[in-house]
Formats: sequence, C-alpha cells, structure tokens
Amino acid sequence: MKYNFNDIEKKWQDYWAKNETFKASNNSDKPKYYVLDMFPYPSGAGLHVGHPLGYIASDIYARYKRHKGFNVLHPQGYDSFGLPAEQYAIQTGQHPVVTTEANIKTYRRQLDQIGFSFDWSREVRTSNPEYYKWTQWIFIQLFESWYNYDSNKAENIDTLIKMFEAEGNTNVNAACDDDINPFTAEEWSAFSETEKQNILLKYRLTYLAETEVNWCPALGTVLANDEIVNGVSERGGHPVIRKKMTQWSMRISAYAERLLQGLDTIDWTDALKDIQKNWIGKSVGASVTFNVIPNDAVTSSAVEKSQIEVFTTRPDTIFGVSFMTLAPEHELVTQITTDEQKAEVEAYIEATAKRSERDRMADVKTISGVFTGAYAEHPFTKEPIPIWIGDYVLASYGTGAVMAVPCGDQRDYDFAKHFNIPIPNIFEGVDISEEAFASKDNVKITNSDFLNGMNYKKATKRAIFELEQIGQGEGKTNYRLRDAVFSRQRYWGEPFPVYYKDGMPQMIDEKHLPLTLPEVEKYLPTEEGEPPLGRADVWAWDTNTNSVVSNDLVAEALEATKSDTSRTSVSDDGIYPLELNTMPGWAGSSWYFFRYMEEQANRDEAFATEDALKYWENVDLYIGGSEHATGHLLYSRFWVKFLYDRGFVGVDEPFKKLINQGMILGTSAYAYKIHCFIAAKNEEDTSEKRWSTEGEGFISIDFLEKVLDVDKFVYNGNEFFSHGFVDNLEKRLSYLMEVLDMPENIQEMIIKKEETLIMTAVSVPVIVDYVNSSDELDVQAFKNWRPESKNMKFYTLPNKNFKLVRTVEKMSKSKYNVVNPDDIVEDYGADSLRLYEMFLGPLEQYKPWNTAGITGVHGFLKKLWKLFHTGENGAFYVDSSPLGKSEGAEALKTLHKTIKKVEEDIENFSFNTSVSTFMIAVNELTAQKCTSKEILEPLLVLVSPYAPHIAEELWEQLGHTESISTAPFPKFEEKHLVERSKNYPISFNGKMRFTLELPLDMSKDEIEKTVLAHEKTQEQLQGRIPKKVIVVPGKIVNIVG
RNA sequence: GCAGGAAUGGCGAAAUGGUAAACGCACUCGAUUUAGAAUCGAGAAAUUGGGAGUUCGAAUCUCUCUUCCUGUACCA
Repeated sequence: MKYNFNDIEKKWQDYWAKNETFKASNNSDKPKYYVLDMFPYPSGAGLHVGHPLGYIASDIYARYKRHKGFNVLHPQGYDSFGLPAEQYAIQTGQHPVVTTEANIKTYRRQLDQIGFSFDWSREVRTSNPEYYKWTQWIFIQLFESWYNYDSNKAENIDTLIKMFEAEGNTNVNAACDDDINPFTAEEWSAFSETEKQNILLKYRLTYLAETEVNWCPALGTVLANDEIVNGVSERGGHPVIRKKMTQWSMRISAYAERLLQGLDTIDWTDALKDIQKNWIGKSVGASVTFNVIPNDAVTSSAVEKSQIEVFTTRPDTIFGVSFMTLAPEHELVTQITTDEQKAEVEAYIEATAKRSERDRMADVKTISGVFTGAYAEHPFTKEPIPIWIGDYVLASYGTGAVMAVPCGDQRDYDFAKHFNIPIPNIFEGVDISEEAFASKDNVKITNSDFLNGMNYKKATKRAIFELEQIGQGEGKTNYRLRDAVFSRQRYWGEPFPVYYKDGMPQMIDEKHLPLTLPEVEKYLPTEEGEPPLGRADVWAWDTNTNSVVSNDLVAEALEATKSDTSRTSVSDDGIYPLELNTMPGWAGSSWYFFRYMEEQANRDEAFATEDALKYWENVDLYIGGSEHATGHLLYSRFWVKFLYDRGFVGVDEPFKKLINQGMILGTSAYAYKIHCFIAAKNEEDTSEKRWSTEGEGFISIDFLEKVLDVDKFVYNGNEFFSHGFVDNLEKRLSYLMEVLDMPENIQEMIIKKEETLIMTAVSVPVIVDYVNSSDELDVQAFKNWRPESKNMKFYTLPNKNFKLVRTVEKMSKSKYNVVNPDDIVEDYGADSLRLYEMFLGPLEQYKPWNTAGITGVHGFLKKLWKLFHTGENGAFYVDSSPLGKSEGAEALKTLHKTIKKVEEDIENFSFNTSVSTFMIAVNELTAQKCTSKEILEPLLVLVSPYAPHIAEELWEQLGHTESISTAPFPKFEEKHLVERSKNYPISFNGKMRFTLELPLDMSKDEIEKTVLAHEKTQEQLQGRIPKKVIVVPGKIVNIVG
C-alpha cells in the first residue's frame, strides 16, 4: 500500500467537516483553552506559503491541547472590511460585498486543504451586518461614557451629568479636551440642550473634534499614525499631508497608564511590550509656569498676564535655563512678539508651515529659529529669559513649549551654540564645552541656589516642592500616546449609528441596529469632497419610524426649520442626515475575539452572552504578526479595558499569551541579461574596429563570475562594466571565445589593449518555478514565458546548465517569487507542508522558503508510513503482541525520549526541533525494524498535531473507529531512559580528548581514580601531575594540569 | 540618535555552562533503471563575526568592537 497523501487528506478533511470533530462546546467538564490566530483580511491574491505559518503553529498547539484533555476553542474568521476591496470596487464598479465573498471562498478552500482544526461554526466576518451591529453598539457605549480619573475607570455619562448638576465641573477629574471652561451647577442647569451636549462631547470617550489629521489625497481618506510608514501611506505608498477635519476620535489617552501597567500582567515578548511602551511614551517630570515680562514694544494687549506653561522631565535643571523655545504654531507667539521682531517671526512661521511633515522628519539636523523679542521671568531668580521659536519644538507634544537647558539637553545645546545664547553650567565638575551633559547619574547640581549639592533624584523632588510653594508648577506625567482618529472617508467600513440634529451628533437607539451600508452608484468621494456615503440617496434617519429614509426628506425638514435661527424649537419633522464617515479597520478587529466565544444560535441577543464570556474569559494563546503592535493589539486592549470598566466583560486584557510568528521570505531568482561590445577610444570613431554581440543575451552566473574573475562581483544599478576585465582577459579568453563568437582580429586588439570590452547587464526576475534546486534555469520554460527571449543566446560554461543568482526578499508578485500552498499540497500533501513550515526554523524568526527542501520532511512521512506497512508488498502490518523485554527496551527508549522532547518542544513553541525529533525516532525505529503496536500507536499521537491526516489514517488502520484528535497524549516514563553506564568525555584543560565508558553508579572518587589510572590519561599527561580533577557524575571529567 | 534582536558549513538550523555541529536541503560517489524521477547505501564539508574577561570548562554569562535586521524618532 502506497502513501497516497492526496486521497488520505481529502478523506479526513471531509470526515472532520462531516463529524464536526473540532466544534467547541460552551459546556464541558474539561478545562478550557482558547487558541486564536489573527484573522486574515481576505485579499484577492489568496494565500501564499508565508500566510499559514502562524496558523499551523497555533493548530499544532490546539491539537496538542485536545490530546492533553482540554476543551479547545480554535476559531477562524475574516477581517473583511478594508481598503483593497474598495479600491477594486472603485476600479471595476463591483460591489465590495461581491469581491469579498469571492475572496473568502478562495481563502476557505485554501485553509481547508491544509487541514486546520478550526471550529468553523463560529466563524465571524466583520463586514456582516449581524456582526457590525455590535461594533456599532460598542461605539454607542463609548459615546455614552466618560473616564473618571478618581475612580480610574470609564463610567456612564449619567454619573458625569449628575456631578455637573450637583456641583458644576470644577471638581471633576476626567479625561477630557483641553479647552474646558469651569462652570457651576447653576450655570449648568441654565445651559441650553445644545450647549450641554457640546460640553458633554468634550468628555465622552468617543467625541467629535476638529483634528489635524493625516490626509492621504490619493486614497481619499485619513490615516492613523500607525498606517503611515516613513511619511507615506502603508498601503500604496502615497504621500500624506496634514489637514484639519472634523472627525470622530477615541479617547484612548485616558487609558495610557493602564495600557502601560497592564503589560506587566500579560505574557508577551519583551520586544512587543517595548514597542507598546515606546508608543505610549510615558515621561515623568513637572509642569512649570513662566510669566512673560510685559514689554512696551508689544502692541498686543494680552501680554500683561501672559504665562507660558512648559513640561520638563528635568525640573532639577531649572537653574540651567537660559532661554525658552515655543513651537512656531504656539498660540502665544503672535501675542508676545515685539513689533521689531514681528516681520522675522512671521516669515519663519510661514516657512515652517510650508514644510511638510515629511520634510521636517527627514531634516533633523538643520537648526532654525527666531527670537520673539519677548522675555519671560525665571520663577526663582527672576532673571529675564529670552523667548525664541523653533521648529524643533513640536506643537503636538506637551504644551508646545520648552524651558531650554542647554547644558543638559543636546538639542537645546545645539540651538544655543547656533544662536550664541549663553550656556550656564549647573553640573559640578562636568565639562560642557563640547556637548551637553544629558545623563542623570553620578552628578551633583551646582550654581542652583537651594538645589546645590543634590543629585538628580533629590533635586527633582525639591524643585517640584519649591515650584508648588510659589504656585508656578507641579509634578506631572506626560504621555506620547495621542487620541485615535476613528473616522474614515470610505465606503467599505461600518457606518456610524449617528445622525445630526442641529449639528449635534445623536445616537440611534441600539434596538434599531444594525444601521446597514446604503447603496451607492460609485465608491468615490463626491464632487464636493464628501465621503462616498454622500452619494447615497437613501441616507437619512427618520426618528418617527426609526428607519433610514430618502435624503430628500431631510431637505424638506431643514427648509422648515431654516427661519428658526435658535433651532431649538421642534418645528422640523424628525428626519435628520446620517453620518457620512465610516469606521476604520481596527473597529471590527478590536473585539472579534469575544464574538467567537458565542455560538451562532445565541448571537442575536448580545455580542456574546454572559455565560460564554465567563466560560472562555480571554484568549489563552494568540499568534500573529508583530506589525500589529501599535495598531490592532493596542486598540484591542483599549476596548477590552473599556468593556471591562462598564461591566460588559469580565477580563481587562484580551490576550494572555502572545507569540509573533516571523515571516517566510521568498527566494527570488534573477537572470542577467547582457550585452557585450567594444567601444572605440574615440567616441566619434565609428570605424570597423567596433564590434558587438548580436543583440542581448542571457549569461549564466557561474560563467559571469568566471569571466569577471571575482568571487562576488559588485552589481550596482542596472549594469556593470569592468575595466579591469581587460587586464586579466588572456587567462579567460578561451571561455569568451567559445561563447561570444568573437573574431580573432578583435581578440588580438583586446589583448594588445587597443580596445576595451564593455559588458552591460540587467537583472531580470524569473518565475521561481522554472529554477531547480541547484539554481539552474529551465531555459525552454523561460523562453515560453518570455517570448522576446526566444532567439536570444544563453551563455553558459561548457557543458553546464544555465545558473541564476538567488536573493531572499519578501514574497511579491513583481518578484515572481510567490509560492502558492495549493501547488505544494498537490505535490507533497498538506502534512508535508505543515511539517516543512515548522521545520524551516524557529517560529519567531524570518526565514527563506525553499521548496526543494520539502523532500526531506516528505521523505520522513513516507518512512513513517513504511513503518506501518512492513507486510508483503507493503501491506499494513503491526505486531500487537506484548513487547518482549529485551527487544523492547531499545524501542521504548526511542519512544520515550521522543515523548519527552516533543512535549517540551510544544510547550516552548519550538516546533522545528520536534520535527527533527520525529525524524530521528522514525530513523531509529526503522533501523530497529520495530513493528510493535505498543510503540507505533503512541508515536502516532505525538505526530498527530503536526501531520494530522496521516496520523488519522494510520490510527484507523490500527483499528480505531474514533478520530485520533482526542486520544490522550502518551505519558512520559523516565524509567525507559535510565542508563546503566555513561560514555564519559574525558577533557584535559577543557578540551575533550577521549571518552570512557563507566557505570553511572560509580562514585566521584572511584571515577577519578579510574580515569587517572587509565593509560590514555597518562599518555595525555606525559608525566605531568594534574593540579585538579573535576568530576561531574553523569556529565564530564575534566583534568587540569 | 534611542530601543530591541541577531551573527554557528554552500543553505535552513541544533546544542542555553559539560563530548560543538543533531536533523534536513544542496553537493560527490555507488546500487537499482533504457534514461530521468523515485528509492536505497556510502562520503566530503563548518573551531560558533572580532577582541578581552569570569570559569576546571563558554556558542551559551559579562564587557567591548564590527556587521546586519526590526521598531521608533527633534517626545523636552
């Protein structure tokens, strides 16, 4: 019987689907375990071999946990809202629903054929209305909430309103906008409804605000900070500019501290935690207020009371302040600038505004700034401090102003040097003539009044205390984390459940959700620049019927209220325009892990029932790419903490353990297209001396290396060209003659150095399928693919094949290095693909794919199969009789060391090493001619998580009628590994010289005696007397001397 | 600049203080075959990026330098 993997795999995939083998239950006596993959965006290109890497790892773990007796939830779904489907819709006019559905079909087929143990009954798709109904619902909950720093959690907005009614807002300690004016309880009750709503909006966890956003004109939408890479859009690489727009924002900054603290409670890699820590960017310091000194030369009237608030992490260096710098955008700049400096300052502001964010980022070295003519007063010395503006100070961080301490901060130092501002030194015994002293350690403060002689820690404490005493500062903590813009000017996203009454946003009642996407005839923004939803004709909310109605009705309603300027009377007929923006991609992905917990049947009543949430809690193991570190993974944590605060879920972290799988890279192949010719020394000379190869040809890389006589030649840009070529030409002329058909007289001229031979080469990517494992090109296939090369020459070394250069890079269509798992599954089977992906190397690492290597693991599966088919003509045969003591010992040893290693490996997510372990086990058992059921049966369970199809098939052949998937994991027994003796390595000064077989129960002294007495030891020592003998029983003997 | 990670044959890698290089690919030779593929057997090949230290003993721990990768960037 042959190992017919295609039939076997189909058979068991059908079996699993039919029997719902991997359906998880919400009621079970077993302990629960939740294994989750980051769900895919179903793109049109389908999967390549890099995509399933993480899925295979998580599947192995999920299957392992089932063997270990856990009730495993291992679901899968689709992040099906997103840009590519919409871009495709814009180009073709096809509705994204249609393309998304088609793409999902492809994904499902590809996933199914790899044999994943997903519970598909719990599938989610973020673009399904039954799903995004609950995304909209969560949005409404955020709108109805505010963050109370006193209770340190989100609360219903009603508790805030109660506080306003009772005592106004002065004692409210909330996460809110900066521009809050204080009011009393009386004032609050006197406000109009619109005014009240306006104020509440400044406190809500999602709020409308005019924000400076990253606008991408090419994509017609705003982008989040994490969607921009090097100043251009992550998708498509389009330029991004700053633009002010009214947008929904999420007050994630309220959670900055908890997002930071929470990292300590979860099992993520330090690398990933560091990325989030840096992104949150906590800095502890103080806020200090500087009074601006009134100046007659300032025309502006406000200057009398002007104060500049700064944030500093080094309040201990306050006596080192010799100037202040404001961001050019700082609101105070125009007020304090003296008439004399006005022209210069305005010119500078204009110049900075013109520079794009990208320019400012690229150019961090140029120092620029302008003096405003104004001075501030030092809070302690009362000395005047000049106020400058400079674009090294960012308007968006802190207060947009800094107290410059040039002796302690390199940027301040550079600025001071550049503009000849004094640099007072406040560090005892430190030389600051060359650069600033930015370290906090091992230094004492001097020239600083009451701070003299103190270290950083003490001085900081004292400085803050003194600032508080004079009312000009306090301790403060700043975060880099900004609120997240939540609006997108796109069609293919969740509609906001929001309509506008008198310009104020109103939530649609949750019982009328979902608010589904309207039909539009085109997916582009409108001519007026409104988002695509602006094209919908039926996109207004009728509060009478609670339904979406035609826009025409809004026009009528507005007409009716137009004359009423206060807009407070209810003369309209209750029909209002709906929000035109949609939600960003991260909305649906920030809570999907809860949706899986609920079975399809109960999903109408809640996003997940309380029972389901309580049972599954959160994700025990999450596997996905590290590129989501500051996007999905941060936003999910934020939403979960919010849902936790409001009592909707019982956990405040979504993912207990997280592993980032590395990327599988493609191995591209390049052929060099060359052209050889002889250039005349004189450009104008076009006489018969000139010669060239007939058109272009391709040159084999080994030939090229030989001709150029270098191991590795430098290839820059599109061509190379070797002058040194001529010098060594004689040696290699034979090769050249053979291939270039060069006339003898030309050869002579080159040898005599009358002419220079020039070779140009262009590298052309080749479809990797045409290249064999020895990097040789199938020339015929290549010619068929590239018809223009049909008549070109392919230069190779004599009797050699055409060789190519290979480079490792990301898989991409344009490089022709994409490997489709479908082909691998067809040629080698899913089990081989699964094993090979794991075998390539550690899960977290980036590693190149090389299809040739798969024969190794495929060969292993065949050997495994053979182990069970040792009967006549390869018939199935295993020996069910009990193992004899003597012949069984060896096999048991093999089995149990395999159990031990594989179990350890899976627990440590070291899947590559267990594949090696399987290979060793099968090689050993084959050599032992083992046919015992007692050995082979448990071996199958070990292999089953990795190669489930072959395991199921052999399991069935062993006579089992139930799937192997819940068979208990074999128990490791130490006794089978116990050895009587040990082949001790005998080292001399740490270097192993020979080995010696000694009983393991031999005592330390005896070992020493035996070893020293051995003739080989004497030979090594050559009469010397050992200074020391180290004996580690069971490990090693080391003789020093 | 800052933060994190990495460097072991031709390639992917194993070994986390105790015999360095397991396992696989590729390579060479042999058997089988009309040939190729497949299969089986045999073989050649790496002193752990450089330097120093700790230790009886270091790929592994410490310091330092070099190179590469990832993230982040005027964050006060």
